[in-house]
Amino acid sequence: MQRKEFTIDCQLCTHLKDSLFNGLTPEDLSRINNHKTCIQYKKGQNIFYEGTRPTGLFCINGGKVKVFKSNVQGKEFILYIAKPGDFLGYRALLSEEFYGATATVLEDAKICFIQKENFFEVLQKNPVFMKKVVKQVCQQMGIMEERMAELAHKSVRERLAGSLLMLKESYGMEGDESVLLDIALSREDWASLVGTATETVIRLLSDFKSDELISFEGKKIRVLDAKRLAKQADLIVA
Amino acid sequence: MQRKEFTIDCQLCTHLKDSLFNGLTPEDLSRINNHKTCIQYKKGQNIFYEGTRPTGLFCINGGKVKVFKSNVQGKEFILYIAKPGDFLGYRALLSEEFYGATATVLEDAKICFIQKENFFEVLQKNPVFMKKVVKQVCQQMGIMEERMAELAHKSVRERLAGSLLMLKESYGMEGDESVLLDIALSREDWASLVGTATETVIRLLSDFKSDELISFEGKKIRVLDAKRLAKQADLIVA
DNA sequence: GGCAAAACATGACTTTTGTCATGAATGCTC
DNA sequence: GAGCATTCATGACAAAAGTCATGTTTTGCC
Repeated sequence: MQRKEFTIDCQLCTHLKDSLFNGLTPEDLSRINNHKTCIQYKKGQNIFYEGTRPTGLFCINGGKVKVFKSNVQGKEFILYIAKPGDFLGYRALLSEEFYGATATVLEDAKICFIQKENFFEVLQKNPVFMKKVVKQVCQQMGIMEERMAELAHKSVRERLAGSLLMLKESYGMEGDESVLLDIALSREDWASLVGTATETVIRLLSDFKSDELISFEGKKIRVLDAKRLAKQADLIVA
Repeated sequence: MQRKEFTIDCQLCTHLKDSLFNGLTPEDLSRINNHKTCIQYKKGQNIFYEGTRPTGLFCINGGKVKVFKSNVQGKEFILYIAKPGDFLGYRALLSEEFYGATATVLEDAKICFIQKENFFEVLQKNPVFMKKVVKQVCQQMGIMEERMAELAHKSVRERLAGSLLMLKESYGMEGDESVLLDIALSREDWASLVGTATETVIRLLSDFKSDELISFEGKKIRVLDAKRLAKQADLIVA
């Protein structure tokens, strides 16, 4: 598989405003810009592997990426789904550990790679950027704490409903009365995201469809009734 | 409940060497030291509450503390069990959010409180300290990712065995051939740690005891056979 | 030391979820 | 467009875990 490169100027990147690099001084940004490598990935390609040493930071310019851990049987658990503007691989970099997860492209992606030296240099000499990174990391941690508690306490049905609503926030394209989730996940990926078996996801999505909470649109899902879905996501509506 | 204060000099704190404050310049440490308040807590007292605004950082000098999230039915999920030398409440502080969890004393504790202004000042002017904090946070995140995957994929039996081994690392007192877990958790707390029902924990611990993997010593548990316990913690020993 | 309240324990039962088997639909490749 | 592989779907069943009820033991407290 040959690497297909592309070029883009960070200053002109559409996603700069959504990214942690937003607010960097022109010099810092151009340091990043001048030392990056940008590569196009096809669906199914891996960006990095669990257990390997990180050598830099990935910044997504286009496409979608899943970050997951696999157990011995090869069953995946999706930790994050990353989209343009997101950083990838910073946790292992900052903790100075090996990657704890694998990143695989869900939809053809354009991803920039920043050597860790350059990232660290900008981080070091730029306390404001550092502070933003720390804040982001800690927010992410809060999200993970919430998700852990849900894994511990909620039923699969509740979690699936919750995941639908979660993806609605990130990938929802508002229509009138309904929202199309602009991300094509296989049933298996849904199962990996929710932490359950594929068959269970299939059955529950059918349930939700029967109840007219969602509908299927090709490989994508349309959320028809977010309010009732939220009730499904919570406890037995106390 | 009246506050019972105590005094201690950070420089002389037994846990300094285990703590993130280790390596701080004498000036920075004395800034922390001179602005802290130290309070004694009894078992069962709360240190902070989910949903409230953090005003500083807690540093544990003695005792043990559980940090947990509660669901609507009041069921707890224990995120961390903190021990002397550990920081408490830094996540919410650094993410500038409300507390996402509640902290309750498990065993009578002595805890120092550092106003956030002082913590932030030391953090700001001390890049090395900042870097250590970031590293710690990201390591913690890695642990959480691992735990999430286990919640998603492992059975309760496996998770309970895993929790026993995990607490063995932090609270194990080596004997010959066996290790006493120097922490008294109720069955309910074990359930909150593993993410299951109290009855299930009771049954499984009995199983483990029957299988001579553990024994009960008052309110504490002795790990008799860590190796076989590790097999229980993993998949069906592939 | 005695009493009340927690904590621990156990049985019976239900529900949820996973697993396995099989088949239909869809997509991809030559 | 035929054929193969993958994904999606469904049924039947088993296993895991939760819930409820009840009883016992331990603990804390006056």
